[in-house]
Amino acid sequence: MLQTPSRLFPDMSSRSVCTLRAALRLFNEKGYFSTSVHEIVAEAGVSVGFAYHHFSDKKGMAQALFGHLLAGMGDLLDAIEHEYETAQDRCSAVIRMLFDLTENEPDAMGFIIHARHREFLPAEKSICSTDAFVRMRRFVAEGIERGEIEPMDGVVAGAMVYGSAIRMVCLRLDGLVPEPLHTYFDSLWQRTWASVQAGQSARVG
Amino acid sequence: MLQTPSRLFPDMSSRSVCTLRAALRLFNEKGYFSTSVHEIVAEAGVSVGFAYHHFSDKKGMAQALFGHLLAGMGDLLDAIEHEYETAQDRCSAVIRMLFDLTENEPDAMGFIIHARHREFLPAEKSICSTDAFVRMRRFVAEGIERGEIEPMDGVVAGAMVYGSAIRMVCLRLDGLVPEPLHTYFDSLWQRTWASVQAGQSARVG
DNA sequence: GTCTATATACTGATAGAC
DNA sequence: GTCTATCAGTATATAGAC
Repeated sequence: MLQTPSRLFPDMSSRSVCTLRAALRLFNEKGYFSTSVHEIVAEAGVSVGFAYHHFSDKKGMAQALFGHLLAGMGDLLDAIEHEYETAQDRCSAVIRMLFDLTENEPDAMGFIIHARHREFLPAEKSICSTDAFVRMRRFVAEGIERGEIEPMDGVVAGAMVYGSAIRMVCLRLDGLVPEPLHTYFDSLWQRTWASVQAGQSARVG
Repeated sequence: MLQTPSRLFPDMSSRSVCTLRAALRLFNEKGYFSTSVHEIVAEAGVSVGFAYHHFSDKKGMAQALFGHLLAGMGDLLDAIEHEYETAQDRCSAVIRMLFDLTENEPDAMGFIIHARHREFLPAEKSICSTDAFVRMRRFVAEGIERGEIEPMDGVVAGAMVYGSAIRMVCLRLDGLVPEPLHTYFDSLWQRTWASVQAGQSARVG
């Protein structure tokens, strides 16, 4: 029950939020199926009855968590869309946001990025089809429309812009990256943007 | 029991190989925990007794599968290392190999790429620490040493070279990429290589 | 609304015949 | 070596008291 508030879980006085956060930590540490509801309620400091009164079932907890985290990402994307105009600024802000989240809320990032939700939330769409990820790709598509980014297939453009950053996130979550991600941001983003920017293509043979 | 042979499972006359392949398909479709051994043996056309005689337990099946697939990737990397000399050729061959595997053995690729092995194989190292992935990154590191690739942090270099390709693989496995991956290879690799190649950096502002 | 104690269902693993 | 039938452990979900 002793949990500190954070950007994604500001209201830690609510016991259902505590329950969700306990579930998040345990899901990330041991996985959804290896975590029993008894462990979740023990870590959250609530009773089984409380949990089942507030959530339909264990799957319902995962669903609530999934929705909560994606809504949080949606808010962050709103802020980015509002603050920046160009694809270059927006995409780089998205990557900084992902890096920031990875450092400050690794459990949340882990749950979003590599939980195989289809295993326990078969009804849910794949994470990549999610509103948040679609919006991230739209930033890229708009960059192509406006001539900021070289014309190319949308799928390739999305992978070029976000692929290496997402790779860094995964490696960092797996403990294979020694320094905080922002250490690598400049080097990564400069090369990434140069590789898609209109009029800069260094065509080779 | 009616399964066709493939590059990774050439000997489909062996019933243990059939069992592994049935497990692979089901693990990929529904996840490790949502798949019971009864389902596996039913799909493979063998009995429970057979399975437990040949594998220590359910976890043992997953371990055998993991080892089998990684050994297969190791062989493919051997071939690449033997056939090509430069980092450029080797890395591009690796990506073509990943694309090829994704198209021809999507279950195997899915199991390798996004199964959270730590959930059911806690002893196993994370997929990214695996020999195969370490060798992939070594191709990049050697490219830096030889001056083929611009000097930069090894982690960044690895993410730049393989990140967008792995992203395409994930999106393709999730059904979000309409065409076979080789369709996108040229466009992707040309930009990717240009973004790390020594002496080609289009430094911006 | 919240709790404890309980039941039901399932699944991984084994025992023992052949 | 291979099979079938069975066991034992566990975890989700509920029932009913407060």
